[in-house]
Amino acid sequence: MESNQSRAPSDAFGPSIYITQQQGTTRSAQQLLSPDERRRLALLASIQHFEAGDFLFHEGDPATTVYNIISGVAKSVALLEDGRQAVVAFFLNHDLLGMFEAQRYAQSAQAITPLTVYSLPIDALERLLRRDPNLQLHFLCKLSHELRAAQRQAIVLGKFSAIQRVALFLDFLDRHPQMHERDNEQVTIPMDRADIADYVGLRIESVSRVLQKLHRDRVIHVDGRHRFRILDRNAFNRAMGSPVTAPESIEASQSAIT
Amino acid sequence: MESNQSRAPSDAFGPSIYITQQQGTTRSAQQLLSPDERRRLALLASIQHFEAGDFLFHEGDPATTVYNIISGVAKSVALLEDGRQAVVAFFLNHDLLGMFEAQRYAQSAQAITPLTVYSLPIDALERLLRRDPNLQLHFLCKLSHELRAAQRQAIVLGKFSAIQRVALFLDFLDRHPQMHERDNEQVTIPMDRADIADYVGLRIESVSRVLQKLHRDRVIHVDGRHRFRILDRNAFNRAMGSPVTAPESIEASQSAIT
DNA sequence: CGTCTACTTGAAGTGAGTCAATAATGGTGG
DNA sequence: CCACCATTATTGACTCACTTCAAGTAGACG
Repeated sequence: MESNQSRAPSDAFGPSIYITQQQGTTRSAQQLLSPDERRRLALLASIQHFEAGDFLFHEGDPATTVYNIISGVAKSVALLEDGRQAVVAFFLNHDLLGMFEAQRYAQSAQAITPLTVYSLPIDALERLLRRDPNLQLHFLCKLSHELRAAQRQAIVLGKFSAIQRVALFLDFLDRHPQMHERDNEQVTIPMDRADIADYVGLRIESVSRVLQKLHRDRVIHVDGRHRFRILDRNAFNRAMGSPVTAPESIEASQSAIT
Repeated sequence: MESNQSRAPSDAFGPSIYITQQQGTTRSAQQLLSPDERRRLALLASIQHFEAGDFLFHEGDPATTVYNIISGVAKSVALLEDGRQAVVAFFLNHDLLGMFEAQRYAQSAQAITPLTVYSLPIDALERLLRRDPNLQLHFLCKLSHELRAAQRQAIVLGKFSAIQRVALFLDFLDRHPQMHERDNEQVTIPMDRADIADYVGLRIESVSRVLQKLHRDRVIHVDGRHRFRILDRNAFNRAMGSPVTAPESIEASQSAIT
C-alpha cells in the first residue's frame, strides 16, 4: 500500500493474491496469502518484464506458466474466427493470469502497459499445491472469485444498456487504488477505446458516445484519452443501475437480501 | 467397499464430477474423481430430492451446502434490481452447484425438473479437501472449467447474434447425453422459453422467432415446446458461427492457432 | 372439454451498429 | 521546441437487429 517498487516487487515478499469482498455498502480488498505462503511461492517464482503490447502467451500455446501481476495492466483476449476480438478480462496488480489452463492456454494474454510479473512454472506450482492444501484452498478461493466475476460480466453483457456497461467498466477502474495516482479522484484509463469496446461488448463509437454523454451531463469529467474523474457519484451510480452508495433512494428495492 | 447408499442413484458410487474436453473435432467427457474419492465424498453426502420449481437456495442465504446433481436439471438465477432475471447457468447430471460461495450464495438455484442431488455440507467438504489435496485439485480443475465456460458465455453475449446465441444454446443441450432419450437424435429442452431467453440475453419473442426460423429453414425440427432435433448439421454449425464438424469449408480460416 | 398458461406471430419503435468524415493526441525528426 | 504525421478518438447521418406492444394460437392439465 504505502511502498513502491525499488526493483523488486511492490511489497517485496513474493506473489500476492487479493480478492475484493462486497458486504452491502462496504468493499474491502484482502490478501489471501500469509507471509509464509508468499515466501514459499517466491521460491518457485522468477520476476519478468514485458513492454506494452508484448504477449505473455498466445491462445493454443502449451500452458507452462502462471503469472502473478506485480505492476502494470494486462488483458486476456480471445479471437473470434471472423477476425473480431473479445477482451475476456483485464488484469491488475495482485491478479493471477494463465491459471489452470488444462494443457493449453484458452486465450491470449497481452501487456497493455509495461508489466512486471512473477512467473510460476505450472508443474512446480502444482507440486506445491499438492503438498500444501491450505495454500491450494486459497487458489481455489481466488478462482471462485474469478468465476463470480465472469458470471457478473456475462449478466452485464446479456442484460445491460450501453451506458450501464461503460459506467460499470469505469467503476471497475475507479475501485482499483492502482488506477488512482496519489489517492486523488483522478482515475487512469490504461487501455484504449478498442479494448474497452471489446470488453463491454460495444463498438468503439458507442463507447465514445457514452463517454461524451456522461461528460456532457457532468456525471464524469473525461480528460483526454486516458484519464477521467467522477463528478457526481449519485448520478454515476444511477448510470450503473446499481443501488446508490449513500442511502437516499427509498424506492421498491427492499425485498430480497441484496 | 461401495457400502453406503445402496438404494441410491443411477451410478451408485457417490458424487460424480465430469468435465468436457474439446480437442479440435473430438469432444470427450471424463470423470474427474476416482472410485475411491467418490466413496470418500459419499461419506459426507446425503441424497435429496426437489420438485420442479423448488429452490435449492436463495441469493443471500448463508452458504452451507454444495450440491452435486444426480439427475434432473437446475438453473442458477440472479435478480436484477429492476425485476428482471438473468439465468447464469444450467446444471445437469454430474454438475456441481453452490461451490465456494464465500459465506453467502451469490445467486439463487432452482430446480427446473424433478431433481435428485447429493448434498454436501460445506464445512465437512472443506475439511476433507484440506486433508486430501489431490481431491481438492480435482475440484480446482472443475472450477476452472466453469470459469472458462462463464467466459465463453460472456463472449457469446457480448458479440454474437440472436441466431448464434440460440444455436449455441441448442448445441449445449445436444452435447449432453442426458438430453437424448435412448441415444436418438431427439433432444429434450427441459426449460421454458423464458429461461432460454434469460440465459442467452434475448427476449422470449426473439428466441421464438429464431427457433421458428431455424425450423422453417429446415435446419432443425422443433417438436412442441420441449423437443427438437437437428436436421442439417452443417447448416446448424454455420448458424452457430463455428468451424464445421466435417471439413468442407476451405475459406479464409487458417491464420492463427484455432 | 374448457380454461389457463406458454408460445407464436405481426407491426411499429429504438438503441446500438455502420459508414464516413473530421478532430484530437502523441510520438518523431527537423 | 515546434511542425508534421500516423494513430486513435469523436461526431453525424443512416440502417438494422432486436425489442416492445398487441393479438392470436396451441399445449397441458384438471
